[in-house]
Amino acid sequence: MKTRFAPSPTGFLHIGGARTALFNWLLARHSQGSFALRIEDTDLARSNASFTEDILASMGWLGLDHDGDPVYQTGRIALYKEYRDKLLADGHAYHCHCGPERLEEVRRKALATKSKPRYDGHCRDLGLGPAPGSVVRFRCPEQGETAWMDLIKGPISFLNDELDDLVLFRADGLPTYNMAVVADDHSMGITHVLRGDDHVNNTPRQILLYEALGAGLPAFGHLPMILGPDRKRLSKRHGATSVQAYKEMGYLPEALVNYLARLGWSHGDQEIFGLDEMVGLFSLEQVGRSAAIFDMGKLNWLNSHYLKGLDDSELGGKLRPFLEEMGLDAHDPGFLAKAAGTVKERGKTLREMAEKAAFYFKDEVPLNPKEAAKLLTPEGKEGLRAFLAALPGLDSDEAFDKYLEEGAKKIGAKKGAVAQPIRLALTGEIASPGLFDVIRVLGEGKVRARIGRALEWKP
RNA sequence: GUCCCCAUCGUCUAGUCUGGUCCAGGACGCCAGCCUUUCACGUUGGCAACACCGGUUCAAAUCCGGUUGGGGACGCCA
Repeated sequence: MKTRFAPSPTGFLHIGGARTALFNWLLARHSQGSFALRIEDTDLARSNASFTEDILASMGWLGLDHDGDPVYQTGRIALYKEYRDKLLADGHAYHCHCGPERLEEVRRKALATKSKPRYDGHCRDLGLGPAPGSVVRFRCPEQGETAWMDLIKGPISFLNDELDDLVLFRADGLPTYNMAVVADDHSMGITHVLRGDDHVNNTPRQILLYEALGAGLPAFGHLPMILGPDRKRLSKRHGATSVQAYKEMGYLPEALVNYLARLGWSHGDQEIFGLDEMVGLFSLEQVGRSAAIFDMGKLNWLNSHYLKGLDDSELGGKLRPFLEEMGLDAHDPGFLAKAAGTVKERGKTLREMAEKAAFYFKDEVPLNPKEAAKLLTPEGKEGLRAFLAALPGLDSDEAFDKYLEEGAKKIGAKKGAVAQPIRLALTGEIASPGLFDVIRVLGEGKVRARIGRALEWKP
């Protein structure tokens, strides 16, 4: 079994493309076959090498390795010409001299009569030769139907007269999508073509091309689309869609891959899958047929699940770039790990955790003025001084809790009344990781310094 | 408009092929309780779906037909 992922470098690798890549990869790895990467860069105007780099980097980040070097279509033009010439020689293709104006005219007329716009076959039997500005078209059968057993949707069929004489080679001498795909999939020995739903109506055209070429057919499967919350095809206006954007927001590749796999594929009630486990379990039979809406909430849940599985130093290392991006000094791995441990269960993404851990790394934490006004009253400051005095004895969670309890009893209030001024002084806010953890991570020196600054605070 | 595809809780889905074990299961989210020094985590419980109409059958979420709804494609883009 040989599969491939064939993105065009006209944009970043997006969520939909990543899922197509994942399923192709899974199918190949499950069957111990191979998985090829092909860059479809025949659209010279829109293709860009930086997008190719993004695609490669994103695939690597997700852990989807391909076999062999990536194949670039622009390096295979001679091959496509061979296929074209064979089609021409066998009478399955012809030269067409129709210009854009005439084509536009034909399209307008079709729309006017409420039928499907398609080429009218004007040059089909004119026996024209190549000429500047001319294209090569496929001679599509006018009768019969083209059908296949779709790997995921079951039987699909099209009447041939719905299809028109598609352009195989453009006026610029480069192949169009369908020509290049067929030539590549055939010459590369691809056995299973898994692609997005949006390609279903290319499939009958490609099958007809294979047949005209006298070539054997690969199996075709079409994955349902991924939609935005408005049920429209996922796009930029739904927010982040590129894989890199998710990386930058602080998602773990294992979370994204797990989420993408569950979007359309299932294995009973199981929700958590590692890449290796998926390889063993993957089956096209369990791939759904209907479109799915991308749900950030569930991705968040999976991300925090994987985040919780990281040990402190691992998490610290992943947090570091996010902290540094905020201009903080996070070079000390030991401190980083301790700080990371306290925010592990307090964020859905690395970015969110870094924000919650930022106070550890600041030389001076800005005190939330509104809360300071409420908490750093004369009584509050008295509590801080008492805390400072008791600090040397607070060497365990139990001791600290006992301190809070007794302090609360003394002033006839709840433990929070004692804890919150301390929290504000140490973290700048009234929500933070566990207070004793904060004290432990910060160490006595920093604790004293921060309490000292809070004591100097004035409204 | 034409063609193609799809249809189970708000969302992802199990169950559909091989009708009965499903007055439909799990997960996310949501709501309530518990835990608690804050925020979270955790935990317990709860709300919530077979699009509609007809047919086949002793029996239909499961099979068939239609309707409605949704998506996709109609490029010398891929």
